[in-house]
Amino acid sequence: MDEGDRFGTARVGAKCGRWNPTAEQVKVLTDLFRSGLRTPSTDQIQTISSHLSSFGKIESKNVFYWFQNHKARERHHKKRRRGGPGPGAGGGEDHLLLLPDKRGARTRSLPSNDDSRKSEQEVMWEERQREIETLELFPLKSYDLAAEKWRSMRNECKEAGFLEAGMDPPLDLSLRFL
Amino acid sequence: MDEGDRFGTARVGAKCGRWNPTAEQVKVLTDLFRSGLRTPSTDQIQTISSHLSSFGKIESKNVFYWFQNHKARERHHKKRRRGGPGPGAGGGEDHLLLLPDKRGARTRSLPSNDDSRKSEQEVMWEERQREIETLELFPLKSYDLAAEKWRSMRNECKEAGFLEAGMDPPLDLSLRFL
DNA sequence: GTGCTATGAATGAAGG
DNA sequence: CCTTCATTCATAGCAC
Repeated sequence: MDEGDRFGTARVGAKCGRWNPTAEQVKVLTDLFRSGLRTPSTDQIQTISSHLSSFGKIESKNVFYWFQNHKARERHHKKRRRGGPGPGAGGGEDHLLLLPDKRGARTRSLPSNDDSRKSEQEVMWEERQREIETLELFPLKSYDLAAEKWRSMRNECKEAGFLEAGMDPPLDLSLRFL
Repeated sequence: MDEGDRFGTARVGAKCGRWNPTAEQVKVLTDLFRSGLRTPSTDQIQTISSHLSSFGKIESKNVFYWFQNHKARERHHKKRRRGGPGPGAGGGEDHLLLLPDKRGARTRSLPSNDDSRKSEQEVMWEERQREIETLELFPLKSYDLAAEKWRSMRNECKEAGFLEAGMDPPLDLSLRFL
């Protein structure tokens, strides 16, 4: 049951426990990211996950984490544009900037990666992509009352010094058991 | 090689700035959560925080955020579970995480379970934990008050449908102080 | 075998 | 409450 060899992506060590995205999955995700999609909503995550499942095992949370991480690292790397890790001395080999598929590039040469023609799923996906990109996000989050109630509670915490204060004034009540 | 974070209470990594709950703290909080506590009141937070301070450094806001995050994530995990239809790759076992504490019980797969980070202090806590768990979580003076509040709180939870049957194991800490 | 890098996963903290 | 950011842990993969 080699479910992962269909793409030559090598889910070599993808035993269980950690999602190992295939090259196709990474490509699509990266493409979406470059298209401007940074924080997909739950609905979008579902759609993306469903489509990517055609390329291999994947869960919604994987998509969620991928975007979270990618966005965070991208920003972090941009901020790190100077200084660097230091060991760059000698080798002119610097890491990557922007958002090249780090994983794909690192995966050797990908012997079978050179699909001149995209898979059917992939083509289908691109179409979907358009829709997703075009899709507008509707907050329509009107918790109204719930928010109000929460506000008051939160306010209590603030007044009590739980938040913002940094340190809670009423430290310990000598209630130590034992 | 910072083997010597002999601070005891906090585990590695918790340099500063961010609260790093100990295994015992997480245990208590998790138990409280499982017992039905969802959104503790201000005084509840204070009490819990005070008691948990015996295990290490902690602030009220930490407790506050912990419950908020835990609840939200619990919900999201359930929501996100519909990612992959389950390729049933060989075993077809889904790694559902629900509430996997990363701190103590993190040793899920750990081939060698090589817990070099486990200090002697931690072992001591585990023993203490027993006693503490047996004790009630609230001060004796608050018997009636805490009980009343908790009861009403639990009732709200039930109405909200959070105490869904089959979801939370039968654990009732409220009986500890009743 | 050891070390580093990239990255998936988790969670504390905060904003709205 | 819901969403998002920031920091950290743990692991896969490759280089030395």
